[in-house]
Amino acid sequence: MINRTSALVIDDHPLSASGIAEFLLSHCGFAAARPVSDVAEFWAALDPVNPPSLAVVDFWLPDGASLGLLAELKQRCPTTRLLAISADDDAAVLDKVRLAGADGFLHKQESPEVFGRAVAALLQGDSWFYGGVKFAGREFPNKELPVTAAELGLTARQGQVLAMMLKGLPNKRIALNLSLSEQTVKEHVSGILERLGARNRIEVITRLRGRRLE
Amino acid sequence: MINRTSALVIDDHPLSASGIAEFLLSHCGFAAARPVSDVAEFWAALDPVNPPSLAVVDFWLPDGASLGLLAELKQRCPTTRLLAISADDDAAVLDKVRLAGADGFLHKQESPEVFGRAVAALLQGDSWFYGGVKFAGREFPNKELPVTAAELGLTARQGQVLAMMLKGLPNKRIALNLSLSEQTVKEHVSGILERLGARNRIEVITRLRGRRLE
DNA sequence: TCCAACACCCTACTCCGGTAGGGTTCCCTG
DNA sequence: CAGGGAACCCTACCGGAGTAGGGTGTTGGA
Repeated sequence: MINRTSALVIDDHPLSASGIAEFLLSHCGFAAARPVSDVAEFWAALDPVNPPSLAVVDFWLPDGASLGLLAELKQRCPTTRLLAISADDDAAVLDKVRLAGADGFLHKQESPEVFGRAVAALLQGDSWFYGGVKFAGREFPNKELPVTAAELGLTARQGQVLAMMLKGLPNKRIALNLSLSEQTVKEHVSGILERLGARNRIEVITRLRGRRLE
Repeated sequence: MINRTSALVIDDHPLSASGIAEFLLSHCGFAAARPVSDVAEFWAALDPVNPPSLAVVDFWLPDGASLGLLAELKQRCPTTRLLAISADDDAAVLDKVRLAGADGFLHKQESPEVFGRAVAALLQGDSWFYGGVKFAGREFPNKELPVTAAELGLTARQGQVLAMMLKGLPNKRIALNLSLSEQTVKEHVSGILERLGARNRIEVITRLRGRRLE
């Protein structure tokens, strides 16, 4: 016999977990919603005889534990619906959680209304993933830290070249894109390297990893 | 006259925001805590005549609005204490929010106890940042998506080489690190490129951006 | 007016990245 | 035992990356 009205919420941000649990209680008709913030606590809170009807799992648990947790939970409690959530905007996350056995996935920044609809869908036996077009067409905010050319002490032109360098374009294509000679691009690249104290473009790319230009 | 017991919480994850607001009410002695999820709503909720004693600001607001918000809020309500929070683990975030005028910064995955202490410190006029050693010594979970060599169809050796490639090391240093000839490293690099369908190491680096090996 | 900074172009050179085509050893599996 | 694959090494070669050292034209400030 399945307990249709209990839920487990795991998120390493305790406040986030309790916020979600609170929402399940107040807006989704759950009789019980237990927030936990680490994997050990999760398994301790899980009653295999009377499994929860829903588990909400944050993707970004320490050590990437979420995928293993999803897979194991799917085996141990096949009747429990699994909703993965993430603050992230990488499409690869969606594939990963789906493969790991999640029944649904959504972003934390979704409105409570969407969250509620996803939960309802899962409880009805449906799955909830962003479909192909919908997912591709969705505009995800770019979470890379923005940096301006001026901030790096670069000229505007050098900034344009740097942006293409960071995309991995070779000098020849940068030259074509900017309608320059390859040699002029090299000049700008040399200027950038000197300014940033890097030995080659690869150092620039690895050093500015996680940053976005302009 | 400052209202010492009201707070504003802005986070683009509504459930997260209300979770934090709830916590401020139940555990930090606040009489009012308003959760909002976008910038417009934030300014609408702000009463300049009777400013809140605390504002909790998520760093990852859409369009990087948080820094501007912090700076403007600091000007408009200099008595309001500003606590920036982030799910991120980049040290650059800390510098940015401090420069923007935040009085404190902490990670969302902190326990409620730490969160409460930070709030108390801010209300007393102290600031709350991870200090130099404490910050450097702190172990931040790496949030890059882990990928195994096997997952990419690579041999163990190729995996080791790839890991160093992603750090930006040239072939010569990879050879030294692994006690190999530079030529053997090139063999492995060629194998990796073929396997991943890349033309050169730069394509590999840019393509695997945001991933971590093993 | 002169000079500095920027953007643009050139030739010529060195060094590193990557490929091609040879080879040896070890280990595992049919 | 034969075969294949992985790891290791070599020489030789090509092309891109980056430097050195020349040059032109424009702009804007001392």
